[in-house]
Amino acid sequence: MMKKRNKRATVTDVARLARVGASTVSRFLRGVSVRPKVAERVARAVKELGYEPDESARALRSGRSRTIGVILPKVSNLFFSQSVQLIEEEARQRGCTMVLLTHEDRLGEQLAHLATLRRYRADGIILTGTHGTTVRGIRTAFPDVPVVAFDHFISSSLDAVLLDNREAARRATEHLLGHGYANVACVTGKPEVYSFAERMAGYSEAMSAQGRSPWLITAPNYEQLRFVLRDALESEKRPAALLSLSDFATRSVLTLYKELGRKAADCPALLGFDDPDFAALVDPPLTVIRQPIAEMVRNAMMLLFSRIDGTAPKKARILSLPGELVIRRSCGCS
Amino acid sequence: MMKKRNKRATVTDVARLARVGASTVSRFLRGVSVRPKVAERVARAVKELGYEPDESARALRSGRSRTIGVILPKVSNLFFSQSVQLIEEEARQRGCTMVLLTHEDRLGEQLAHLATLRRYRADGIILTGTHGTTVRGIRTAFPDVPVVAFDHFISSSLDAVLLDNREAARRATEHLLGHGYANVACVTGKPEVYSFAERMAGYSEAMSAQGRSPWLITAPNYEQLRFVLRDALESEKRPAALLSLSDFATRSVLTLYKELGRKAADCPALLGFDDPDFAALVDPPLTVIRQPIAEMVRNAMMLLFSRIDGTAPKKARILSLPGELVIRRSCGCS
DNA sequence: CGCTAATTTGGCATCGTTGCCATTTTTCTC
DNA sequence: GAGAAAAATGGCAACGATGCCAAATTAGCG
Repeated sequence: MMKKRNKRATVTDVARLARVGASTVSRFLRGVSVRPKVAERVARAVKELGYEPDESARALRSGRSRTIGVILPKVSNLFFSQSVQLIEEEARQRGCTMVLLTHEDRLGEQLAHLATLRRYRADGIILTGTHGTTVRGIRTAFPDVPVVAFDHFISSSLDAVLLDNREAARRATEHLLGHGYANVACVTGKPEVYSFAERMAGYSEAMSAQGRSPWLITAPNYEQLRFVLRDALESEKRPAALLSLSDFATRSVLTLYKELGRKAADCPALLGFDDPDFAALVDPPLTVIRQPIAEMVRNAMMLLFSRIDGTAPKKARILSLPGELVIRRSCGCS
Repeated sequence: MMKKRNKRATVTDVARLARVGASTVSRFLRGVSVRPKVAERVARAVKELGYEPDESARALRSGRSRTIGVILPKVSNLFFSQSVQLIEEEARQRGCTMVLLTHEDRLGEQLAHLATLRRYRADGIILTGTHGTTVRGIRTAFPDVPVVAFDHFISSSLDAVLLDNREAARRATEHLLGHGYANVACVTGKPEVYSFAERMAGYSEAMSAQGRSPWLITAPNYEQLRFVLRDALESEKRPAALLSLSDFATRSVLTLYKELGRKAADCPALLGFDDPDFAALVDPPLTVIRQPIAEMVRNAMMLLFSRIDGTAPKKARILSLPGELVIRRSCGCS
């Protein structure tokens, strides 16, 4: 009987050619004990037929899809794109492929993505920048699927890896105050995002600790932020230094500096979160709090896969990693 | 008989509850003609049971996985990350999820990724920055799966969307020459990458057309590029202007400018490809060739899905889109 | 060498969905 | 309203791999 052309080989084909049972082929492929002689025959048959297992069938039968889902607001942002890159590499190393879903902070998409991953039977999920209220009930929606929150805190019953935002902001603020600036304002994006809220808290704490009152420059969107910011910079008692809580905010500030056309020396000192491309290239080079992305990803994947393997303790683990203060010159140093 | 707890509902469950056949449920879910009355019953049953189809089973049975694969060198680069973002959105809009695989220009990974996507029965593939020799034979490896090359040319028998690199480089070079610079050098990364080769060609053409001889500053890796570049900038007859062929090269140049500590005016004029974050923020702001990413992605997805639908002509279509010259000040303008 | 224990092996059913086909129901036409 | 054409429906098998179990093989040991 001829082998059909253009048709993919199946375990059965391999089994027939190797003169063994289909389940033996399956075991061989999964690395379960097979006698050397048989193994060799199967290996040869696999090669000869160019056999490749069908992941859909595997997933259907075994319940494991060898897929992990990553849900995040967007990838066009250095922090996220670097994270994604590392997550993908690590997932691959562990024999999984990565499905990427972005939601641009839209609530509806976030829920839809969770449903999608459920349909695909994802083995695990990395969740980033999701709306707290959306996924608070994630454990009921996903009773069995491991979930790790990344750069983000959802609930104390969920594994999470994040920057110690509060402490980092506190340290950054102290660093600025250490330069003796009269007043240090804080520029932030959406205050409802968990990380930003924490950073704001850290900033406020550091200010209060020195008897200063916090000055938050914030706005619900980009356009308005520019206005508010411009006002602040042009006011009489304008801040002597700025702490920017996101690379996005930092870019707004720098753009504004350009627009104002002031000499660098005339602009408030600046310290920002994240270490974007432009940080070292602008003038003066930017002092920043850098997130330990690689370490964060490594830890997140470790948490995730230990749950997938079932080797994780019941209790949720929450890892908070310290940020690194990268001193350049925009803060006033050197 | 009780519904088992913690067990996902299947079409059969839905069918039973709605008092219809399983295939009717299936048809309803796929939007195939179903009588309104029945449709309503099924819809209610679906909602009541919280039914969600199992994509593995679907893929196994139908041969379509509702998944597209994206293979690219890396995502931590604005051009790629923006592309990925747009691809993901569009894929989602068309009912597919995106599997992302990165290869860091490594040959072995590229082949492995193709195999992976074959195992997952991806419905289509977007291929970027792959090694030409690797995938030249892709049509034999993937006789049935639609593939679109993005930002990249593989063979004339494969759909592709890319920047008109040669023309863009020519125009950029002419723009610089128009400023009257004595000599314009070209800084590039790996010359074996297709886009870079094309850009180099465009640059050389424009130079030759004016009777100048091209000056290529290139090196196999980052470290060496810095050396070569430094030599060039410190030499007697150093270039009056630089054309940089990638944002990576541009960053190297700018970093070097910083290191040299020269006044901006003392550095060669600069025109770079891609429009990275820092372009507008550095001093002077960077004149660049911006790639029409959104349009490129839209076209690539159109090509891809027209093949998936089978509505595409046999002949491969190769789309070459014009770059946009974004004039700021680093080129010497205004 | 014979007997038991340990390890491999093959057969069969099954995961959840959809394609196909025969049957039933509806719609249309005169 | 009867008959024919069209549309909707239900049953069954199949996609390809794996879990389970019983049967067969091998190894171990006196």
